[in-house]
Amino acid sequence: MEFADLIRQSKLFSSVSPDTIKKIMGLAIARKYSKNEFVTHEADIWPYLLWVHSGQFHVLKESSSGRSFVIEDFGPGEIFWGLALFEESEPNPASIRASKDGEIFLWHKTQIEEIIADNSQVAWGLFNLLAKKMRRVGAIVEELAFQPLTGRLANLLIEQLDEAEGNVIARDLTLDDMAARIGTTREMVCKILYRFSDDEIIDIHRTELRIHSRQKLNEIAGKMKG
Amino acid sequence: MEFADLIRQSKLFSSVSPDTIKKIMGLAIARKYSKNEFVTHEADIWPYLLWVHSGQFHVLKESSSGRSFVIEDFGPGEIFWGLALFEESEPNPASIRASKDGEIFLWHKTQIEEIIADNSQVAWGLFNLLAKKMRRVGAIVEELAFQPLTGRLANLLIEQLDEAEGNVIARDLTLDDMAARIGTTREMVCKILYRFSDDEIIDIHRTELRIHSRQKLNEIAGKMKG
DNA sequence: GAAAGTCTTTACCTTTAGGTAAATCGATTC
DNA sequence: GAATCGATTTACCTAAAGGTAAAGACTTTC
Repeated sequence: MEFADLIRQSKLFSSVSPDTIKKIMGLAIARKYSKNEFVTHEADIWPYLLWVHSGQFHVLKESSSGRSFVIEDFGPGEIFWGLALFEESEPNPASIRASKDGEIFLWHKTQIEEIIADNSQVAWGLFNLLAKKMRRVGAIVEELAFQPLTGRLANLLIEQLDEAEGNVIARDLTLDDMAARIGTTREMVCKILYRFSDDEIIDIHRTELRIHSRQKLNEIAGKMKG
Repeated sequence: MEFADLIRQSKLFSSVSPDTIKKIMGLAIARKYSKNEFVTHEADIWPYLLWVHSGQFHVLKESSSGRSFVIEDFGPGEIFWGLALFEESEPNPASIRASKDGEIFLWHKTQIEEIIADNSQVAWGLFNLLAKKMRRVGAIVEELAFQPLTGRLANLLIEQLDEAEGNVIARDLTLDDMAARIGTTREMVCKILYRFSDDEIIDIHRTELRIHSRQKLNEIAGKMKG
């Protein structure tokens, strides 16, 4: 069974006995989501552990004035959770939304707390995942607190470049998507991209962005010691 | 022994057996810090659990251009930790600094991981603390991403007011301190405070701030649904 | 292939935030 | 009480970010 293999391979459950794996699998709740459908909303109390089978999901905050801020992305094989898994009756600090059609498996707090308590390696795995999230969110705070918009956009382009091949970024994010990742509006993203283009740092095409000088992007992103 | 009582009373260790408490206490490393001294720096690998005996401490980020951003404050009886407690060889996402003279007790990862693994209630207590930090940092992201400076300052005043009695905030934070909590400069804080004063929301005195309209502060802080 | 819808781009203007520098004020030191 | 130091305040200027509106480009639908 494919799902069992994947769960067994996942870092979190790798130390768990086959019997327990079977038990865990039996308890999983499968859910399908279409693009832009919400898995859970910011104010919900949502004590679940989540494993992504397919698709792509966003963790995001939404402002009352309609802006959104994407904190992170996760996809197949990755694990996520509601903070209510660890606290009684506390609402989510952010929403989770499908950014592509996909399927996930869920476990409710009551179904897994015993497994976590009995398998200290699973607990340590969770500590590790929580620590990674903390690190991620800490990096976001640092960017928002210290970096001007131009630097944050440069950073985003560098990240995208690292995931791509060569010096070309496919434009699979809309300006709105980019804006939601750096905390601004599509218009600002557009203006700054063209400023980069004027400075011959990038070339803007309909379907891709070609990076001429990663070096200059790094400088703008303030990666240089100063 | 005073320390033992306090540890026993702390939420995290309340479920642990007296013998184990004794063992934990024996392993504690005591450290004294003077005001503004650093407990650990942002780039350190610091796998410790920390319990505050006295004084006050800040968690903060520093920018290369010399600005700082205070993420949170903690004091006597509170517990903190380095993320390296849960991850191998990862540097701190922030520094810890004494904001008043004080004393703390430390445990190194190697001294307590066994205790955590053997006492699932301790593990759940730590999950709970981690979740609370996550919530706190999430709230900061939300402020930085969506709220203009004026709203962030209004928020800070409201928080201070909640900790104070009556409608008066003692000025024990300098403008620099306030600036570091909302991610700006002392000059901006000063200007905005006087804007609030012009709008008759607050009265500025040398030693205190008197709040005339918490209601208006709430509106500025965007606490109204909109 | 026309129409509607979404995404991108640009122009123009306003507001917000920041930088610099100097004046002021109060507390501490000598 | 003069000198010094740190913190606060203000004036003046610049830069960054945002809002609105409209035009243009491309896709999808019918």
